[in-house]
Amino acid sequence: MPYDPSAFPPFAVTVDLVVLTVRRHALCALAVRRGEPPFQGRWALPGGFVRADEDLAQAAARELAEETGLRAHDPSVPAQDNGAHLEQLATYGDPKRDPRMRVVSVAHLALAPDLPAPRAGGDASNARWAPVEELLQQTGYGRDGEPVAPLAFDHAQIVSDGVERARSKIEYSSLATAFCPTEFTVGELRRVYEAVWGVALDPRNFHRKVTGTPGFLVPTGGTTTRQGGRPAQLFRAGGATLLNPPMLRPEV
Amino acid sequence: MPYDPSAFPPFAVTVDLVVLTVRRHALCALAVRRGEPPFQGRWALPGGFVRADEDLAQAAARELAEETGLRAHDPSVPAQDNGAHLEQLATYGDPKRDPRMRVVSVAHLALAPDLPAPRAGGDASNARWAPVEELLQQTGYGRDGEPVAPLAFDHAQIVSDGVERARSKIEYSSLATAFCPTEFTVGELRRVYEAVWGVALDPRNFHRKVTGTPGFLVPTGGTTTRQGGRPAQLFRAGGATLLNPPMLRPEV
DNA sequence: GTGTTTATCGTCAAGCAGACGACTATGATC
DNA sequence: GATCATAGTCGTCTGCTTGACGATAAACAC
Repeated sequence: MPYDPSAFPPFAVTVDLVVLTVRRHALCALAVRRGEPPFQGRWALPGGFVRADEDLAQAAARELAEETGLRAHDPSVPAQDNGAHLEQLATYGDPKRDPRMRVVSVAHLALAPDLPAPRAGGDASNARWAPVEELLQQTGYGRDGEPVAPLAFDHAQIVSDGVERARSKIEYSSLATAFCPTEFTVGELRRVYEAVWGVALDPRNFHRKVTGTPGFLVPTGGTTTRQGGRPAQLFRAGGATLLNPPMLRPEV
Repeated sequence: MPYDPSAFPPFAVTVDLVVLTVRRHALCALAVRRGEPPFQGRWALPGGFVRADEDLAQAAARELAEETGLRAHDPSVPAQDNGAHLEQLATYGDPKRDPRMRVVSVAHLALAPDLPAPRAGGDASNARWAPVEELLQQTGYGRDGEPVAPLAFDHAQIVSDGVERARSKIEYSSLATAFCPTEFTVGELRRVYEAVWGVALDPRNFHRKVTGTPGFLVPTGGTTTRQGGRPAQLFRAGGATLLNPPMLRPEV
C-alpha cells in the first residue's frame, strides 16, 4: 500500500529545553522572552522546530548550543568534559497547547554548571536564568519587584516536570556533578544538593556518604579555599553513574 | 506573524504501546503481526496514528482499549478497579525509523494483570503475549521452536526501554500491584517481582517488607489456597503509591 | 592571638536488610 | 489416617547504613 498523506493528520514537532543550573544557591532555569505572538513578550522555554533530517536528540543539542553555547555531553564518550547533561524528559501534545496549530513538543532536560550570562541570539535582555520557584508561581512579584507572568504555553508544567525529574534523579545517580565545574569540592557538591532539594544537609554525613561511595568522586590531589575556611580537597566526577545505596532526600 | 506552513516540516505522530503482563512466571509483552509493508508479517508493538483532536494520553488509552479491551486507569480516580496502569514512556523520532515518511512515535507503557487471550481486531493469530526475552533476542528460536525475527521498526529498543522502566519502577512504587488481579496474595505479588526482575526472592523477608510498609497492602479478610499449601491472606492494593524505603532489587 | 568559617574524622544508637530456623495449614500420596 | 510436599507466616540474629552530633584541623579577618 503506497504512502497516503490523507491517512494521518500532519503535526509540527518541536523540542523545548528545560536547562537547569545552580546560581547563588538557587535552582534556576533558562527562560527566553517571546518576540512574537502568541504570548508575545512573555517568558518561555527555549526551543524550536525539529528539522526534516534531524533526530530528536540532535535537535535538542542544536537548540542547547544555539541558546547557551553548551555542547551536549555525549554519553558514549564518558571522559568528555564541559558537556552539559542532556536527556529526553517527556512529550506534550495537547491539541490546544498552541493556538496556531497542532504542535507536539518533545521536552528535554539539560543540567549545566553555573555559566556566564546567557545569550539568546546575542540579545541578553531576552534571556535569563530565573529561579524555578519564580517561574512556577503563577502570579506575584519576582525578586526584583517586577511583576511575574506565567510562562507561555504549557511551559510551567514542563518546568515542573523537569525540576521533579532532576530532584529525583540526583538521589540515585551521580548526576548532581553535572551542575558542578570539572573540579569541585565536597562542599560545593553539597550546596548543589541543598539548592536542588531546597533543604539543609549535614556536612559531616554528606561527606561520609559521597566519599564512601566507590566511583562517585575521584580526588585530583589539589585543594582550594574558594569558599573560605579550611582548604578543601578537589574532586572530579568518577565513572559511577548509579548510586547504590541512593542519597536519601530528607523528609520535608 | 501569521501561521506559515512552510516554516516547519510536517510529521506523522503515532503512539506505540508496550503492554506488559506476567504470564506463567514470565514477563510478557503484547505483540501484533503486521499486515502490510513495511515489515509485513513481522511482529510489532500495537499502536496507531494520533488523531487530530486527541491528546497523546487519550490516543494511547484508545489504542489500549482497541487491542486489549482494557480501560486505562485514570490516576485522578484512585479507587478505580480493573484499569490498567498507563504512562508515557519516551518518544522516538529517528528520521529513518519508518522508511515511508517522517514518523515520531510517543511510546507508552501499560501494565496489566494476566488476561484472557489477546485480540487484534478479533483475529487471535495476529496478536500474542510474548516473553520479553524472546522479543529482545535478535535471532534464534522461540519456545515453540518457531524461528524468531526481530521486531519491526525500532520496537525492540522501545520494548527494552519499557521493560527497564517497569523493572526500576516497581522498586520504589507500588506499581507491581498493577500486574495482579484486584485481590491477591503476598505470594502472588512476590512472583510478580520475581518474574519482572528475573530473580528469586526470600518469601519471609518479602512478606515482612510488603506487610510492614504502611499503605502498600490492605487485607480484605478473605483467604485462598489457589497456589496450594497453607491458605494465604488476600489483599488489595493500598493507597500508597511510593515505597519508602524502596524494595531492593538483589544484585545480579 | 582571637574569633569565624569551612572541612574532615569519629562515635553512638536506631532502623533496615539478608540469612535462615521454626511452626502452621492445606492438599496429595501411601 | 499417617506421612509428605507445598506454601504461608512469625521470629531471631548479624551487619550495614543512617541521622545526630562532638571534636579537631586549617585557612582568613581583625
